[in-house]
Amino acid sequence: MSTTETRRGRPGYDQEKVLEIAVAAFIEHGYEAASIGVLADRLGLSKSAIYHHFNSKEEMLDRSLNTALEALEGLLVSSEAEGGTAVEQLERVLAGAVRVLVANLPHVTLLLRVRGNSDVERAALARRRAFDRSVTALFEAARDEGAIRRDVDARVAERLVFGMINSITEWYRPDGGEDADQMAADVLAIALDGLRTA
Amino acid sequence: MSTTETRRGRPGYDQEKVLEIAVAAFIEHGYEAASIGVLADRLGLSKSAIYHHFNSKEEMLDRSLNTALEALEGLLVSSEAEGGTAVEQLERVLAGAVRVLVANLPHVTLLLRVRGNSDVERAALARRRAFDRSVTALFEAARDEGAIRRDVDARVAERLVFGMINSITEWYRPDGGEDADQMAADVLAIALDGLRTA
DNA sequence: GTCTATAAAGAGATAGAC
DNA sequence: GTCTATCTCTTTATAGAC
Repeated sequence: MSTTETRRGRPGYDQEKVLEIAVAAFIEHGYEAASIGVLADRLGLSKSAIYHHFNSKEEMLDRSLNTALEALEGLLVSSEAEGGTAVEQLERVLAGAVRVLVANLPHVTLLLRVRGNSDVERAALARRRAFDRSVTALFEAARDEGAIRRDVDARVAERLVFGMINSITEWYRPDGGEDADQMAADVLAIALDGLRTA
Repeated sequence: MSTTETRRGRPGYDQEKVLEIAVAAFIEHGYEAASIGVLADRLGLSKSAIYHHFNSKEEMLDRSLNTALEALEGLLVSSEAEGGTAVEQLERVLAGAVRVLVANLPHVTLLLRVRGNSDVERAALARRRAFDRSVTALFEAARDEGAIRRDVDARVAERLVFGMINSITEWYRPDGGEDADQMAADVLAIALDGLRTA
């Protein structure tokens, strides 16, 4: 250490911490609007220092989207392994999706904002569509069991229910009053039984 | 003033048509990512020609967001004027929001993607929050009437139900099978009565 | 209403020092 | 792991001709 050192030690970031701060900036400003310069300011680094941790801005995005997608895809695998009726599996996937969303809030938030502007984004969208198709199949199976109503198309139901779940990223903050289990219970209450009193 | 029936030569856009194409590009690429150059390509114009119609890219955004917000705010006024119980007003507002969303799909889609990156965006967000607060008050009033369940917080219910409604912008296409009234019925069916069969 | 040309700023990314 | 300096490309926006 230098004897004339008046500033604190340099941050000494690792890749994970850089990604965390970058993703927060992507969410706050939008991926495009969050320039490398903005990331550098937030990290208290020069722009070029960021390129020590990632080869490109897009690599950060790719890493984040993969994290979210792996968590979501894992839900389908584990819920199928647990077995039960289709509606039971569906309930587990919906509640699980809420918990995955809360546990990986920044990555899932970023995933939900991707519009297919690049190969990385398009690949993520394709994986997300595959996930949605699998969940739609669960809605169809639950309908064929007679467990859920037939007058709402399964694809529409899946989109509306996941629209409800995904919208949690718009306002949920970890420090707030509601926890993930309460949120999951609320989602299942509305989606399956509705808000109306008997 | 009349639009000629057969336009020859250069496009000869008016402001409305420029805005329509610009908003479509904002949605497809994201507002930041959709550069004036991209808009010019889509319009078949030079970049500078766009500045004949709008003073800035942000003015286009402002115009679009205002259109969406006026339509939504109008819902509250007309539903209150019609009277009835709180739950009846709430049903009208929810169904109306679906119809407003479908009727103004591009503008509402853009509104829902705004994150507060500029004064224009922050002003739009403030108006949107005021709308949400008014709808939350309707949820509370319907709960106090005993019409909807008490075990889901009114703010959470409002956010989840509007999350469901707003998510329609993610996939609804005017040429598809579902029309606005069917969508509104599906939303009310799920939000109020739930998907589970009795 | 649209053009070409260009200004001025900011973007992503790289080189090489320490 | 971070720096300064710099490259090249793209961005929003303007000037002035037609």
